[in-house]
Amino acid sequence: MATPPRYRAIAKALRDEIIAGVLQPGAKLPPETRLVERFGVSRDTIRDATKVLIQEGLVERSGTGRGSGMVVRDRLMLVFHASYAEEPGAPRSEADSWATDVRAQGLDPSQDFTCINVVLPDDVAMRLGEPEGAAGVLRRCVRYVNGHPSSIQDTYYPIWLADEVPELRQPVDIVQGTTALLAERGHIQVGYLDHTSARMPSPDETSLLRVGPGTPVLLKIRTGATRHRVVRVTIEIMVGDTNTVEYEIGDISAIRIEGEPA
Amino acid sequence: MATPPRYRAIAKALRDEIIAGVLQPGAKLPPETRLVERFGVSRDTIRDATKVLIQEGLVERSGTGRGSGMVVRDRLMLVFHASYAEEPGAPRSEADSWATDVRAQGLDPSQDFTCINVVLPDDVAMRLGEPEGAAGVLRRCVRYVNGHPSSIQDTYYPIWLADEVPELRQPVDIVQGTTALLAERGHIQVGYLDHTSARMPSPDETSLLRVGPGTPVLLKIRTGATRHRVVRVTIEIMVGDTNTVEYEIGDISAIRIEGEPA
DNA sequence: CAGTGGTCTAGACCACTAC
DNA sequence: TAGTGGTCTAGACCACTGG
Repeated sequence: MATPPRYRAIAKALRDEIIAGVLQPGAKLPPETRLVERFGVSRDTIRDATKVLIQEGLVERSGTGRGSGMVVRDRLMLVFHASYAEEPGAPRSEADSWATDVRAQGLDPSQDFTCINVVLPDDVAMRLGEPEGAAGVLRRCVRYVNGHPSSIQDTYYPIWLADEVPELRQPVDIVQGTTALLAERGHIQVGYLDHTSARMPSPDETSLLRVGPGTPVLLKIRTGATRHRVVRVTIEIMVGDTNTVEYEIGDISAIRIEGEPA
Repeated sequence: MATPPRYRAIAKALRDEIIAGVLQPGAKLPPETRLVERFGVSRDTIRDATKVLIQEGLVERSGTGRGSGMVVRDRLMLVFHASYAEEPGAPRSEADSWATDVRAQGLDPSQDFTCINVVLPDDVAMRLGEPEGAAGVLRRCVRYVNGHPSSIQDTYYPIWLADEVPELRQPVDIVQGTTALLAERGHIQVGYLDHTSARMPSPDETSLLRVGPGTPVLLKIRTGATRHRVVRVTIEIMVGDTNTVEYEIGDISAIRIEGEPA
């Protein structure tokens, strides 16, 4: 067993205190100067150690100036129900479904809509079956939980669909939901293909979602199709460690659904 | 616009080169000493800048000693089909399904099985409907792609099921698949509940999956039930930015399935 | 051996903000 | 104004490994 570098040993000591509950979620870590005394190393070494914990998502820096410090993170998990949010004939829009999910978990949802004309990104164009460089409409919905950004949802529609259903260009929530609106106009989505992955946020996403280092994003790309063709692609970017996507497959009547996953 | 700190400006300059394609995936970044000259800052500042890129998952340190360096990451995405991998009556086991998926993407799959008796983790016990502290059996499958660890799959069975189906304790692949085996013994799984989220890896996971900083893990927790009760919980931990989980919902016959998601 | 990154120090100056 | 973290420096020594 090689002796680990001091900063790793210090990170481990602090991590163990957090895991053991000596430092509870929300608790403040001692200031850097105190840790310098305690471990007998330079401040930079302490900072290297705390960076490890921040990168692991265990700790975050809170505030600035006097009274600021490092606190143990307290992560609340939000469950999003992916498999029935948009069932054809669902009694509510996807946005309503989300808001209902959030309220059911005792939190306060809100959202902002914007809408612009865009050139479709290549991967989106591919999924939509449109040529590269084709135009389209992007509806962006930024969702907040308790006033804090929680996810970005970008839905791309092909230009022919936006021409046919001009309401898609309105930068407001569509009351009955876009899925229901499209269904009314004869474009009934009957199938979805979802792709989920995770990565670190880009600088843009970092500022939009206001996440710090050590927080990955969870990506969900949904391709929605009618019986005849693909009509939209939705790219949802969530704060990865506070959002859970749930899928139900088959008959789950024997499974007690819990409010506390992951 | 406040002027950003130098290390961020340098990170941006290098990031822009990567995005613009000046530095292609697989290309080596200049050594730190060269970057010190180029940007006219101290080595620590260069290191702060490169740490940002590493944390973003754009760059990784490769090797050690002479000839080592920092290279632009080349991420290949692996698609895992979650919604039909275990369909009742599927012609192949889940492990085979995975291996087939990997081979179909031109890569070389392999896996290791281990099996131990455990005390069920609290969250697993809850999902299984067992009391806290109950015993169970853990089957762990570590999966490799081209010899590199790609995912850890931990499946927990309640003790009563392992007693009834003792093959579950064998630390080898079960030819027909555990799902098929259980079905043969009268425990036909008819429903699954999946929870997906992302977080940074723990130190254990970092060494098991051999991932560096800047790589999140993608978590998929599957609860499987027969018509009458929950029979297993599978926690799958994947390298987040090289794995995609795919779900098919409804009729997707109009969607051209691509081999290139995310 | 020469060049790479890995770790560590001791000090400096800054911006911010609760007290 | 005092205490917090944020940035930056100039130098040091180390382990590792390709040539």
